[in-house]
Amino acid sequence: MNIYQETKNKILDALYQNFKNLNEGIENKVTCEQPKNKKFGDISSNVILVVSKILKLDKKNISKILINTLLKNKYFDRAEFIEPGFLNLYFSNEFWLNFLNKISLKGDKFGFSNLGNNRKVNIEFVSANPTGPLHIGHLRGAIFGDVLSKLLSKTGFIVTKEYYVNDLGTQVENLAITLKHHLKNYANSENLKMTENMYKGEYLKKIAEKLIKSPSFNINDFEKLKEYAVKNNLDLIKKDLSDLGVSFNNFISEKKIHDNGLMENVYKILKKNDYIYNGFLEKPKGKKSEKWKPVKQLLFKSSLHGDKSDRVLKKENGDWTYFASDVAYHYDKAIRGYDEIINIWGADHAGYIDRVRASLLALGFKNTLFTVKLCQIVNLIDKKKVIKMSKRDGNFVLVSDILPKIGKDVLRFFMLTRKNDAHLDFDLEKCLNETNENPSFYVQYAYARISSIKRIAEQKKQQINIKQIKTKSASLSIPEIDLIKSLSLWPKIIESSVAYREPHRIVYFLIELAGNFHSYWSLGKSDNKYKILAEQNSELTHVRFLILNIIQKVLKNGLDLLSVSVKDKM
RNA sequence: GUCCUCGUAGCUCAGCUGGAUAGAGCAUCUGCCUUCUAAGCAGAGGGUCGCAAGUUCGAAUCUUGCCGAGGACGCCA
Repeated sequence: MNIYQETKNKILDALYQNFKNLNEGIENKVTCEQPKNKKFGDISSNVILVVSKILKLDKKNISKILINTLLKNKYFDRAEFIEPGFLNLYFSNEFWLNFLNKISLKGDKFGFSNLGNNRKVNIEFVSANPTGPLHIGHLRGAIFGDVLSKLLSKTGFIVTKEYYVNDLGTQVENLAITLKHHLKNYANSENLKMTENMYKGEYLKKIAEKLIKSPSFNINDFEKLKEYAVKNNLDLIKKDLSDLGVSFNNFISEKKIHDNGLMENVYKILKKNDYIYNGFLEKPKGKKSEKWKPVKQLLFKSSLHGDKSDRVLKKENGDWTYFASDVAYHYDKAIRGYDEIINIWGADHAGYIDRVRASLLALGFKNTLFTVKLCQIVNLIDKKKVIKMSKRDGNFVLVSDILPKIGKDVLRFFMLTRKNDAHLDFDLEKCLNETNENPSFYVQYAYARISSIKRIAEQKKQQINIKQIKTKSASLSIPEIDLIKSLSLWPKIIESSVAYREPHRIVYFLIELAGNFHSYWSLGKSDNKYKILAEQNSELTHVRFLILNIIQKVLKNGLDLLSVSVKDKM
């Protein structure tokens, strides 16, 4: 269905028919694109430039031979050679009508091909610490990961969505300490002050309140308190996720990974593969590190696989480091047999990529693709000022604060209007007050307008025949061809979104497609010739409905990928 | 100090991994609702793509060096 790829294949065929000694790399060098400027045809290729360079032949000769072969295909109306070596191709109306029939037959599958070939992908995202509800710092990764997962699973990948729960270590200790503090206050009707290491935030008071009512509760069972705190915070997070429309297949517990002895397994393998030694690290640069003193410690040779330095596996007190834990977790993922492991991290974890990749290589998973997508920070802007969030004061804007005000659709759409690794300014005012500025409405409006014209046609009892059309008799004018051309990009957009793991491309395409439709719609306002319901000409109406129907489907399928709803009336 | 990301219109950002005259929204200005939804459309102005070299038929895109913004460089998670 990708006419750009198909045309490229035709060009390559024509080359192989006519020329010899073309080297292997040619398939990667020849491009086939829809040119920005219409005067360069429907499809433009750099083929002549590429071939003339390889064969050292005259460009005009090559183009003559090539054009001669290509024009034997009835779908090409004409082909032109233009300096410095482009081949511009023009399709016939018959081609476009035929293409229209084909994509119409594809229905909802149009654009979605089996790119993944059943490759198994594990995609881990959010993984916010279970110390409180989600705040807007988690928002972007959550939505990005969810949409990327959906995109991959719709294109032939077998996707597992995973959340890693850090339910081990000092933060969980502190969580339980905080809980105990609240419990004591309740029991003694006191109001003791919190200490520095405790978690601020009212939600922990509520959790304590709930716990005190439960019959089996024992304030001195610290392990139980930890468990209880983690579980309840995780419930808060799960509620936020479900309100956002984000779901997971697995919640993997760090504690369980340790309890199951995976850490020891990993240690043995690394030791056996000679990646472990006791040694000293250099003093870290840049930061004030007065506390630093050289200590002999258990190190992993991550520098053998591209990391800048070796990394510590065990703390001075004998506990495994967070990194060691992560190695075990990635080992756990890898032995589950994924072809690819995707992690979605905040940009502040960029320095982490090399060491985790190194650990997978050291553990022997050379064929497991390891991909990290970084999400840059979201700046929350209110009244033209960036709102600073501070962990110490427990001063966070929560997902549950803004979601009811803005709505899931607008929020999800907006979070994907930026490339994942670019900063994103999230302006509350704009999302709240000037909702019509929001592009999600623009796309939904296009959908609603098409629904509207369908309703009217029904009322008028005009046949909305969206079946096949005869390619010989039907006519097309330029605005209609332009719409079909827009649609022809859809498979390409999905392919590149998948290839680069960049769902924002879908969003930009939808906005563009909606825009092209809106233009077309408005054409009929000023010129009766372009009224969609052409009363005198049922065949023309037929073609138009065929096009609009596909546009509507693509808009719906695109918004579906984002889990944004469509409306028949707005 | 080292490393990573970014720098495109007044503002917020795309730019199909090297293609032809660099695009969109917002803001400013001008038109368009007795006619299929004006949450819309058409048009105007607005640019040394941070700066400078290099690579080549061709650079916003690749390389190097500066300048500027953010982040990372712990036995924290």
